[in-house]
Amino acid sequence: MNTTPQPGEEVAARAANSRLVRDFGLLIKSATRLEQRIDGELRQECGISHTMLEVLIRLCRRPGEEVSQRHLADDLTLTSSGTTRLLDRMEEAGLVRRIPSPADRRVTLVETTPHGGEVFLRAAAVHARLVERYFVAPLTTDDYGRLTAALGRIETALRDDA
Amino acid sequence: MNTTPQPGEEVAARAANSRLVRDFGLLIKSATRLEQRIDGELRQECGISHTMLEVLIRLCRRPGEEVSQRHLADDLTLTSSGTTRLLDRMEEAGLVRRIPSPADRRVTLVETTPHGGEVFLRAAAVHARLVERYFVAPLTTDDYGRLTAALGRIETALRDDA
DNA sequence: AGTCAGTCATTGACATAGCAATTGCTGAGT
DNA sequence: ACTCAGCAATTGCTATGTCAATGACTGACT
Repeated sequence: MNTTPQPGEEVAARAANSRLVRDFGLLIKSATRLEQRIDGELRQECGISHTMLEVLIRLCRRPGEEVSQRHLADDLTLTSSGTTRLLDRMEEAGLVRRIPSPADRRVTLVETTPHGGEVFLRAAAVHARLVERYFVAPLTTDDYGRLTAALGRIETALRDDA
Repeated sequence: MNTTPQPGEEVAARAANSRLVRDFGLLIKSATRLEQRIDGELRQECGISHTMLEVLIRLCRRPGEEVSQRHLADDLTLTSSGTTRLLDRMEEAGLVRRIPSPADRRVTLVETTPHGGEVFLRAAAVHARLVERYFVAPLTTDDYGRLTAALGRIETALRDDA
């Protein structure tokens, strides 16, 4: 309880109150809360995590296309070890299957099981409902377009830099 | 490798290719990547996580104000157990101190140590530089304002509902 | 053909956070 | 004054993901 702040602390207080810092915090927080809400709902109603649904989305997007673990890892922004363990859980739950690639014996391809397909159908419906409710409904069409455009530009800046 | 998709899979493929789903994914992904970039940089240059910086920001925002663990938990969207352990680590690192509240013996107040204050100053500078670079620079002033307005509306929808 | 730098997947050790149960304490209703 | 519903913080157990090291394999360069 320092009732007479030191000089350094005033600088700190200014930085802490900066508009940019709070706006950035809002972005992170909104995304996190949306994520948590959707994850919780999916677990409750469909028994899978949001990450798992993302995997199923990739696998079902273009049926018949080969998808490797590496491909999934890049797409989900996970490390390859994280992907390994995620798929371990999904395989154990009977949602996906691992198939050694015939073309390259290092790579493992992933495909959905029939059960995975069923779960995906239900989960995709739940997901769509939630996205509609918390992501689309609160925004005007204009806001919506500009929001995604702005996010796209942030993504580009990140990618260009790395 | 199913080269002749079943009927259900076509429905799934449509859902997976939905515009909304992908736009939503972009929001989550942008936020996550920004978060990871900032977290990594802070760890490297200042030895603290982004979450820890968020704690320090709360503690330094209005010096002299009492901040309880519960208050921090709500603010950071953490559970109280998560907050306990986060503060364990921060206390061990000498960044903060726990003080039993004189007014209510259930609550524990948290304040920064001098060392915590120093780290905060450096970390806040790094943070500001990164926020500027990846969050502000890629956007026009207009985009920036609309982005935060849109996010605010999403936050409101989430809060009203819960 | 033989080497070897680079890639994919896996594993072990660890970090972070959630949930449920527990303890200590408070304040409101009787 | 007494009880009791409820809150703050902590702890054990679990879930999820990272990093570093490893093994298996590939493809390009001598």
